[in-house]
Amino acid sequence: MKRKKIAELLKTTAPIDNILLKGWIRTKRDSKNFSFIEVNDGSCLKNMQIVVDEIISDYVEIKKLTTGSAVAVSGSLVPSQGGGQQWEVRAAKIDIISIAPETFPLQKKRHTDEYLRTIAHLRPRTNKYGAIFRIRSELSWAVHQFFRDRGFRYIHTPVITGSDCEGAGELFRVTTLNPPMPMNSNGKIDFSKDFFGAESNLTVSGQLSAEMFALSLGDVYTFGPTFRAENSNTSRHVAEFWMIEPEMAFCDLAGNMDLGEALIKNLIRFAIDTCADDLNLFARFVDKTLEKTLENIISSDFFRIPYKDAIDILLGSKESFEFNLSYGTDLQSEHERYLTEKYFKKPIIIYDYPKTIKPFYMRLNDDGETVGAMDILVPRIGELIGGSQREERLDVLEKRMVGGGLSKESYWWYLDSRRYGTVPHSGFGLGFERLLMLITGVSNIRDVIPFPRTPGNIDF
RNA sequence: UCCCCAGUAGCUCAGUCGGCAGAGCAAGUGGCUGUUAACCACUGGGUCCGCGGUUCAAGUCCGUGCUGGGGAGCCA
Repeated sequence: MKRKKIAELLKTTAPIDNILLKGWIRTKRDSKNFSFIEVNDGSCLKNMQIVVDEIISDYVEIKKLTTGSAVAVSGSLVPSQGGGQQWEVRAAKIDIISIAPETFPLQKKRHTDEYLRTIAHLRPRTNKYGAIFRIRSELSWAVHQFFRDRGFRYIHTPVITGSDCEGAGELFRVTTLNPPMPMNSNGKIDFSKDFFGAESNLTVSGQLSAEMFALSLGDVYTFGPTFRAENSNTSRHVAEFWMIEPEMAFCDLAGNMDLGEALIKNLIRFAIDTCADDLNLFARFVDKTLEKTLENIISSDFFRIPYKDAIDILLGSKESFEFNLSYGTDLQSEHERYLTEKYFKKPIIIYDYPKTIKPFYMRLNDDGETVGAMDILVPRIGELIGGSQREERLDVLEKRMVGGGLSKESYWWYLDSRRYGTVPHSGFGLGFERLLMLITGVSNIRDVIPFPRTPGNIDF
């Protein structure tokens, strides 16, 4: 008999004889002559209630089953006589696949997220984490669907990159050298002896590679792991995370904003439509305002405001901020929160930042002072998207690089794209985990990624 | 990396002024004919985070280290 998944069985409209299901026991309630066993197989949030009568063979053994044990149940799917569920399985036979000893750390009660993080290998067996990772899977698929529907090509940019990246944070070095390290005459490590013959690192962004493909295939995107060796200890940072980076040829900053806003709204809509059961768990137990928050985001136009005007609002507000700000400084968390949570009460897009606080590749505006950058900020999370129109003019780009202390030689291939058939183009990066936090209301990024990597923590 | 808070049973926590180590849940045993985090009864369960100090006496006070959480910076 072919195994059926619980998600499939629960969709039925009529009883079914002779079904087989397999899963893990979440809880068991015994009476004298029969037992109720709740089985979950991971296919959906809901358990299947199994009714086991004492006349079944091996009932003595079945009574010993514990939370966490694995079973194969054959029987018939019938309307439930109890109130909590529509269907239940009347067991004809239960095969015990394995028994979890009483040391099984998950109990049939609520655990804290902090405790579950210490057993990250078992937490997907809980309702909440099962739901998170089903939603994560569905949304990953929706990302590809969104871009494919719009004619974007999916590019696999390298995970290992050459040394001189765009200076976005600390890098994880990739090496096959072992101590004692070979040294050159300057007393530095001699990377010419290393695997690639040069210093190499894990990528902090696929952007520069993606630009090359945007200037070939038109509209492209990457969606892959990204690594930052920053010693960040916050609920919004991990050392390994997944980033979505579209890059579009013949696209200006306004088009870039349009795509970012559409992507966020589309993915939220998708989650609401496709993951209703799982999402409902978060609306009930994690964030009571979740439904309203998500509806507000998809129904409102993101407010677009130049950096200068945002500063004016902050300077003119009666709010007392811990950090002073002025034209030319970057916004602090408290400023972002004030704007999105108190002033506008919806997502905003801040654009045209001073060139002094943004990287070399962002396009210089006609005022000579600002660049065509745009950040999409959302309530509670802060920066969800950071992007820009890219500098397509070779001479301007070279000047910006030199000004930023970067060597033109190591970016020869990047500059080539501006030498041969250069065109205006734009793109952005969206932190996938931060999007998941927004959609589920989960407040710690470590709880929306299977095995989080943070400073001092590489378990699992 | 900086600031703040916490660490007591398997889990979540209480522990008063420094004076016998506690509860709920879980687990184990028994009971119960439709349960819903089932229920009822009984039983077992402790390196009070580690190290050092003060004291007749430290879970409690002091110092220090470790771990976790919240916030900040950096950013997605």
